[in-house]
Amino acid sequence: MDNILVCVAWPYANGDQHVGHIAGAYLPSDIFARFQRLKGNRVVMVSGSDSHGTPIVVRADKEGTTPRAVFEHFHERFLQTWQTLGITFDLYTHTDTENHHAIAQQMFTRLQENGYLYPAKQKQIFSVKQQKFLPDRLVEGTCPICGYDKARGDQCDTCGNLLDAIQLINPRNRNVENDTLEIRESEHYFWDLPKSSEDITHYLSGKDSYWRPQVLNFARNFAKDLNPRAFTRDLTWGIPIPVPNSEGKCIYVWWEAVLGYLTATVEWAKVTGQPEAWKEFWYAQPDDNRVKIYNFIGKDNILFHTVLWQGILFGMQHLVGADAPRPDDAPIFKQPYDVPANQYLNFGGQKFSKSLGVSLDALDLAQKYGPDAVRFYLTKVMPEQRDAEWSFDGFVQANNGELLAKWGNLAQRTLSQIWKNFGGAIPQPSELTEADQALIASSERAFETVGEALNNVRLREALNLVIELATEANVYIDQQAPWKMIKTGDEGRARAGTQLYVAARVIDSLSVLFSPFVPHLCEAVRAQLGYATPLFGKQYTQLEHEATRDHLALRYDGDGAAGRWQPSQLAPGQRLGGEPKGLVAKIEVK
RNA sequence: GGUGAUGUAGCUCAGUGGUAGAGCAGGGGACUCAUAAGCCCUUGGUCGCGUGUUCGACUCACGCCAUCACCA
Repeated sequence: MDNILVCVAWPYANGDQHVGHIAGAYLPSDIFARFQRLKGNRVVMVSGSDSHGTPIVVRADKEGTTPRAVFEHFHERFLQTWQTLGITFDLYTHTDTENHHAIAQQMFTRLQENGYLYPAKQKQIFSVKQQKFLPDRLVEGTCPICGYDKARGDQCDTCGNLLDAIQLINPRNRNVENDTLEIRESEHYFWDLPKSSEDITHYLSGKDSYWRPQVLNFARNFAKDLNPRAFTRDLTWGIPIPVPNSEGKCIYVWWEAVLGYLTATVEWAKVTGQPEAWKEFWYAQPDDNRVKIYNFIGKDNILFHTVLWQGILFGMQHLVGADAPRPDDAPIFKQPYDVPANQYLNFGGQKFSKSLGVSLDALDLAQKYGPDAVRFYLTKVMPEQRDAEWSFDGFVQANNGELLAKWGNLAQRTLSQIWKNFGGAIPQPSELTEADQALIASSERAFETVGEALNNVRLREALNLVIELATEANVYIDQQAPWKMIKTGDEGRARAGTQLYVAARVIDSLSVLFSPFVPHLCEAVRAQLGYATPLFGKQYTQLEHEATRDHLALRYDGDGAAGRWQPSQLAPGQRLGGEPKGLVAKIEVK
């Protein structure tokens, strides 16, 4: 049994999840995690809502509420989205927990102790009216490059150049009229990233055989020339640095957000009653290939997850007071094994119209058309190699023409013949013909080929291989035509029974092969086949208690999950779960 | 401006230094167990543009254009 830690990008709790987010990180990680569970591995999949940062404060100000209220609203929406779509996090938490705050402050302390942080003065825009330093994006002024007079402090929308707010000509406060802005010096901590240069380069050197080339090339090029980076910010909503007399200084949101992979694993260990279990992942020996950490992200996050996060882990070495399993002079934290970053799912050409039932909101779509319709199409167009395009027509086509026609209909046509002609029990086969054996052999081989693709995080390819098997099964049934055979006397009836047994056995296998992609449908097929136990466990939300505040988390209970990544062992005589019914809803377009 | 990627049939995508592939859509057919789903046959492409290397390039090199992301 391997230990697989599936880390998923932390969504910013400032808006709902659209299909692009789902196809980018959440669905691929869930497919992968479900597959690894079926393989019998110990899987922990973690993530949470990123609750800090300026945009949430801005939104709270605008809505006359608190940052906490804003992020908690979206956090709950996210929880609902994951549950509806069946994204099975072992723990989905957020960054406003005591656990996360405490470990983030430890991160600061550890980096400081190990000589990776140093203080330095930085010039910043200060608001006299608000008596605080302003984030770059809240400053507006004339672009020094193109002269556009409404450039933001972080970037000019007209010429596209990135800016520093102090470069702006005639800077203004975007939120406060007639404010007086001054350039003042603020002391901040900077991260000596170049110090980890060698470690990072060495880390990236062994990845050629399995990292996606676009990810590896990008990371290597950036790692060639590393610069120090700001580690703190003047923020009102964030995690204060553990330094006396430093009010208003917080850890730069990015660094504590990536730390969430570690803090969520620690929280998972705590809430599952095994507080030391996180060490079995994060303190595993570097050469222990039975422990693997994966980071599922979108392409905009590649830098942070292939270079910078590694730098933090190298710099921290281990947590404060945590008994380190190796000498202090060696890097201790286990580094990510793979970072299968996806490109973007775009929807530029799609007309957005609610009256036509066209939505890009993942929760909305899943509620309207069912989670598996969304999961199936998003896997078909998953942007693994390049940007892909969402299209509503494509979505309908995939559901009606493939999920329903090739997989749902395969189960339906087979099981209903068994129901009507064989008393609702899997028929006893007689001698298997060459065609029978060939199809069964294909279905058994699929566990190898599909499994290899899934293990290498080539999910589209994996799904296409499964669909190929379903097509092969449909061809088999058409060629064998059991509905004809059964009309040709006792021998014919026996032969038809064998054909339907073979088909049912392959459907049984397909219900496992398809299950990482469309789990809800596959559970339903298995119920029709007469199985009493589910493939997967259950999701539930739970209020987790800490000393000063509670937080709502999503959990996963794998007890009772009976799914195994192995070919069908369907027993003749097994009774079906009832009269077969169509399991995939057809999407009717007016 | 720099870096990394992407650009192949109407759509979604495979692919290889040697006469262009699949699925879907479109067209035709045989069947009828099945949510008119499934099966068989079939029409579609000067492989972004240009130059070079080569006996031969969609595949290699260089340049350009377009799109995306990141960094300055």
